[in-house]
Amino acid sequence: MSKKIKITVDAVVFGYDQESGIRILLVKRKYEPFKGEWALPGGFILESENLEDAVERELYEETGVRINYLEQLYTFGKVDRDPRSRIISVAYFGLVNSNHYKDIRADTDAEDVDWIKIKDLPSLAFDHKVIIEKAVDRLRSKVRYEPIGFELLDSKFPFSDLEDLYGSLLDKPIDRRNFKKKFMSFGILTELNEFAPKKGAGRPGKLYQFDEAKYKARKENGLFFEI
Amino acid sequence: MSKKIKITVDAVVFGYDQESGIRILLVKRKYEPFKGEWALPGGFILESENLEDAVERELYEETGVRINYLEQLYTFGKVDRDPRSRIISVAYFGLVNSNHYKDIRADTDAEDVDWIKIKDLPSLAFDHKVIIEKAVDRLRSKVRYEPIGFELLDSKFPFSDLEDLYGSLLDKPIDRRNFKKKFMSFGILTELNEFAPKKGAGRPGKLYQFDEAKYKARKENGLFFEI
DNA sequence: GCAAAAGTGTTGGGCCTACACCCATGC
DNA sequence: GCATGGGTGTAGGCCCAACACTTTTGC
Repeated sequence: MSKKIKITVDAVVFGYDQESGIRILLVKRKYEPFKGEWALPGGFILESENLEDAVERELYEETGVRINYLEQLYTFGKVDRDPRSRIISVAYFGLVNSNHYKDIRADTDAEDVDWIKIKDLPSLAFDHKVIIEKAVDRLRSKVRYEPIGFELLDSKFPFSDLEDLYGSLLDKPIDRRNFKKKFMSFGILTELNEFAPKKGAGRPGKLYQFDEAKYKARKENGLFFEI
Repeated sequence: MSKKIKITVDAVVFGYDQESGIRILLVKRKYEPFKGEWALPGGFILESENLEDAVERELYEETGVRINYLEQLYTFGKVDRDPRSRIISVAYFGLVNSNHYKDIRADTDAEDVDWIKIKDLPSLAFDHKVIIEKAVDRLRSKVRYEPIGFELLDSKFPFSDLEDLYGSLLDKPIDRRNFKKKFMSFGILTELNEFAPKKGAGRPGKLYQFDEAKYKARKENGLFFEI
């Protein structure tokens, strides 16, 4: 029987900004095991709590972040993945607009909290490196067949932000004309009559907005989103 | 803390044959709760047992089936999914050649075991209906971008078996010429100089074999399998 | 010889890729 | 006026979908 087996949840939360690219929200552990090492936010689930609620609670407790997109990633259950005892972790994968959490501060349970570039990960507690690798794979593939990238951007964004995001996610240069043609052909973006705030030189870009209602409607009718 | 939370594994095992199409391996429960109802094979995991080992063990104990393809599907953890207590289930998704288990017999833990057509599912214990729906979705989409269908067929098969399988999985008629052209273009099938045993009228078909080594090699070189 | 299943090529259209110049703004 | 970033169209090739007749076998 599974009496002594415990369950945790862990969250791989992605953020994005132009300068740093894709980053992950990590906490520095305050307690043993792996005290002082970076780890994914997460923790034990309560007996009367759904898995998603546990993730959202732990995430908020440890980092102050409220997530806008969350999906289950994978369950990690190797016998020896935690030195304390048999602990199985249900990992989740989340997206937030990291501009809302620029100056993130450690809460009581963690020694430190920060956004860390995925190109630049430190060594991590437990099997969290493996979890992150899986999450990155998932993000990279999912973003190609579902329009989830918007969760990482402001709700109104210039088209170039989307280009940059996809370029950095897919890790290869994008043909701006083809990309725009294709993306617009899905008919899920609304072109606004507003312009991006000017930052330095260059022509200001028009702002766009993701229209989720339209996306859902087209999906019903067999739209294939694919980049 | 998660002291009182228990963990089970469940297996959605798919089989296939020409007459019945896609079927799932189910057991009729011998004990409460849901005594006498059909359910997925599965059960509690042992403290020193990896998740996959638990699935394989439970599956063998309850049905005598040894799986050849197994992957994790999803973890179901709604607070009230089990009337006994808080039980979280890690569901797996498996494929076997059901010809090897034509006359399957109930073992000690189950009242009955059988292959049930997915078009014809009875009511099921727990949230197993939801689990199966998720597994079916996964099978249908996965078979389009990874060559896993062979696990359901004999190791040597006439091309028409593959056609029929894909037709039944994707639930739409297949253009035989285009399908064959495309599939052969991946270069992962070996054409043998043997012919299928004759069953009734009709010209006997050549036998083919999946060449996993070739598949892996081509995958390294960026082969995109996609049907 | 007829019914059943296997084997086999070509063509047209649509989509994707490749590619370069002009425009609006800040300094 | 120059540097920076935004906006935009076309042509060629490739891939995919559509489509039907012949061959081999059992009865």
